[in-house]
Amino acid sequence: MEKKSLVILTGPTAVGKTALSLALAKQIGGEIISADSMQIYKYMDIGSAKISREEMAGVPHHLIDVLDPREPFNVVTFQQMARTAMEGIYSRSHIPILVGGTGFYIQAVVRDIDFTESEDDPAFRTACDGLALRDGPEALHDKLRAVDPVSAQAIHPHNTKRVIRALEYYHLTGQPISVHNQEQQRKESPYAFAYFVLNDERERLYRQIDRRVDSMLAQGLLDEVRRLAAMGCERRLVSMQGLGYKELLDYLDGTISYEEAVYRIKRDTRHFAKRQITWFKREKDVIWVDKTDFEYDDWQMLAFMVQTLTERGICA
RNA sequence: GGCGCAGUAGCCAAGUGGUAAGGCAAUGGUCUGCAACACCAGUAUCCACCGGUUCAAAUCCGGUCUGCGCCU
Repeated sequence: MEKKSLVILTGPTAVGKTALSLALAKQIGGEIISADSMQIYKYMDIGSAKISREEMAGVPHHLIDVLDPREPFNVVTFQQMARTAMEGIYSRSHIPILVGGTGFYIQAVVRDIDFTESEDDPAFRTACDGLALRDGPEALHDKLRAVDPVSAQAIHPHNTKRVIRALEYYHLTGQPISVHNQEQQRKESPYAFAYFVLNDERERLYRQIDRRVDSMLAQGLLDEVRRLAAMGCERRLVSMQGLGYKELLDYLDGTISYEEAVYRIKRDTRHFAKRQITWFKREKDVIWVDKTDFEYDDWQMLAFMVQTLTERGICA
């Protein structure tokens, strides 16, 4: 069976993905699937830099504004929702364009990673957490070493979150997660894809981030957070771990000053952008689209992308 | 002009004779069910400058420059 087409447009936060994705979608008859862990949530518009209905300009968008902020969200649900959306798009003979900055989510669909064993066990996790708290993260790591030395080797003892997942996987399946991961790594992508990573000069990107945070604040991000808090959104929620939300929640709690909150949002967003770039550097088969190489002209970038897609037979 | 205090990495900062703590930033990296999460690794042959004392000085002495405060 012939591989289905898939276009990916990603890059660090604030680099300008949204604008370019619209032009690309119009050009190739595509529909956009958001690969963004925050834009999936309703009522989180300003802080997630969500595209508005008007801005969509008739281009179909999926996985935006579909969950309540109090609902959990993770790669697995993202993957399922993305698959469903893609089926619909293919049935309309359109091309899906994955747009967003969450590299892990993109990887999950491009490489079609199998997450199965979906029954999670909250009690087990709580027990692990308790152990880490009481006896230290090393103690938990020791438990992992006993059942899955390969994973123990790969995961730093302090990274309790990952240690717990590895432990949980073993607890649920009786198999080390390292074995499962290795199997997944061997898999070939079921798609004929083009993975574009939009990037810019570091300094320029950072300046853009600072500017965008200021503009979010000016647009009323604080009120948005107040409304969410009034709805009962607490820090522990996945949604409230988003940049801009957690800091402002701390400010509203009186934990930190407004000035400090703003400083942290900017700083942590820059850190985030850096991590995103590190992630994409590691991904295979990535096509870098450096804004400096295209004189910051969206049309030139667009032309380059369309040409690449036709060369690869991904679009006509 | 006089007196006093200060001058350590991009920033904050410890060290007051024995061969440069720490934090932040910057940089690089990890990531296969919370990923805008969680986590890791480096980063001053040198302590404003010049000279002196000493086996040994960022640390003591003298001078110069700069900043701050007080006095005239």
